[in-house]
Amino acid sequence: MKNNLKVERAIHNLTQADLAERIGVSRQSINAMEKNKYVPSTVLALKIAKLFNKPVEDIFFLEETD
Amino acid sequence: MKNNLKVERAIHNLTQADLAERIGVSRQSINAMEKNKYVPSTVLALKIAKLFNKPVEDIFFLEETD
DNA sequence: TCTATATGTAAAGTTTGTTTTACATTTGAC
DNA sequence: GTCAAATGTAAAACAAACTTTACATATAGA
Repeated sequence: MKNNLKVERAIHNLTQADLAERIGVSRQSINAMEKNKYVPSTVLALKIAKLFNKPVEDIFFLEETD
Repeated sequence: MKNNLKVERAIHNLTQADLAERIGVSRQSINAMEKNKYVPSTVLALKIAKLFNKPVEDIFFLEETD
């Protein structure tokens, strides 16, 4: 799975730490997500999508290998 | 987080085992999801949403406590 | 150049997702 | 009422999410 987090953060002018705080996870978790080090839970995806006012599918994308 | 899985399965006439097979998890995982025993990964949410042709937000819902 | 802020990364630890096996209970068709 | 299919559940084991601490690198502004 890939994601758009970096772009969305840029649009909303948020640092990784800002975003982490907003959705209640550690900054390292946001960093790892952006670097595709792991797949977040659906709760996190929903929270992030809500914060950015976009559907989950506009931020997280399935890949062939998923 | 809550979800609509049971309803969506009914609409599409799928058993828990059917759904599990379609998205590549165990039947127990589907059962546990439906009973809100755990929060699935975003990859699973995306696969389920894709299968049912609906946005993730139409199937999985944040709650106050999330 | 010095400093502050943002990002990358790593290791260890805790919690939670997910599988496997196995069995009990429910439900519907016959 | 029987039988098969579907669902509920549980325990053990493993994999992955997520946290904390800590440090290194990059970047931009004074």
